[in-house]
Amino acid sequence: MAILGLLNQAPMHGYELRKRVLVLLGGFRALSYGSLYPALKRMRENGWICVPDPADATRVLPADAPPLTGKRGKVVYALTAEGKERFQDLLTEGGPEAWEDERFGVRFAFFAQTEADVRLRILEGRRRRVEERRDGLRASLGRTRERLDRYTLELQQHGLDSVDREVRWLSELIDHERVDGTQIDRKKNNPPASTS
Amino acid sequence: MAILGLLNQAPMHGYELRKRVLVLLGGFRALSYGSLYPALKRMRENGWICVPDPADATRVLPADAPPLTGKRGKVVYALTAEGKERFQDLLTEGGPEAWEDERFGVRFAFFAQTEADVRLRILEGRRRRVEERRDGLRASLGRTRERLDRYTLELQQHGLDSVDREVRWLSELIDHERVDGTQIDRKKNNPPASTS
DNA sequence: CTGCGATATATCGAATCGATACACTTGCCC
DNA sequence: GGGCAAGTGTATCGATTCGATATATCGCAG
Repeated sequence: MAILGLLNQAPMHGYELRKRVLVLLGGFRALSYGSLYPALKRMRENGWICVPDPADATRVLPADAPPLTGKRGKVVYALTAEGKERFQDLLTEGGPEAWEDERFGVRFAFFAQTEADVRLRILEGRRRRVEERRDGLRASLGRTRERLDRYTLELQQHGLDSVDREVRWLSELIDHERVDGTQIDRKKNNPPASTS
Repeated sequence: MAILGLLNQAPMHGYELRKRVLVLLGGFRALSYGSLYPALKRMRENGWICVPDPADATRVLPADAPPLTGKRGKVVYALTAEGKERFQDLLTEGGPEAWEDERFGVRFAFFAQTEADVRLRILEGRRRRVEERRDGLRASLGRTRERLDRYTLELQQHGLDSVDREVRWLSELIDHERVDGTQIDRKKNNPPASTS
């Protein structure tokens, strides 16, 4: 999704893609080369991205031709129509996949292009998820507090504080979403969201 | 290291090992089965761990014998002398490997068994590392602040706050280490650690 | 004009993940 | 006393990812 989203903004090289993913996620995990290039290859085979011919921009290079080791070879990738479509689909998804740890960060980074109701759904799902973890952690810590040494305790307390902070952060975001959205659906039916 | 450290406390099954690693790290990443069992196999081949014969505890089962699919098969793993040695070596390590993201958590979880000077070295290394990230993030955020949409900004700010919090946490721990350690090496030579 | 650091593509082997298969145990309801 | 769901437990498969590395070009400082 990160690759699709970045290429949706502008075509670019693999190398720059890598750098941008890094800053996009705020300096946490960066796509290794061993993931990046195979991923680009796969996406090209899937028809989501293509490599425009630098000599003739109306044509694209065939997916099987260039191993291009030897001479000079910069490869600019661009989104195809299918790729844009795929990205739009991802932006519309509001299910559990969107709020799990691995995906939420990237998903959130493209929130500006996501519909307000989907944003709210994802934020609430994410908060529920993190609250679960917080409660589990709290319970486990309460149970074992006296058996743990100073450092294990400190580590778990720090972890608990972190998830707690994330819950508060998400709550602020949700509040913000709600007041921004209120103007539109004013006092319309607001069933307390059966939490299913 | 997590496996060695847990088996150092008591022999146990792979399944329980998995659960304990999960709580050890405070509910973040849990060893998948696809990592766990191959890892145990490797460690057994390396001679770090063994499987005591349940019938005769003085003997251990050979490393190649039991695929044991079919009947009943619980496999209890225990540390060998080499395994204990290996774990002690890891506890002594105070280099950069000990303070990188992936390892620091586990490393810290076993701090109670680590020497005071090694603890301090690791904490300071870790703090330096996290400060670098914080400064990089801050700089990048300052440079691009006005170009970012509300959500990307929010994400990066939250990330920055998180690393900032970690720096403060580490600083508190370091202060604590210093006052606890002072009694022992009183006013001995304290060269300012050439930062190399 | 040399050497160094950034840009850039690519691959290799090993480790990891996520899903799943299989089998036994325990508790609990009807 | 039967059934069956949830938990315990070992194990592997294919796909993905990582970390290290090879190779080559570009820009520019000394």
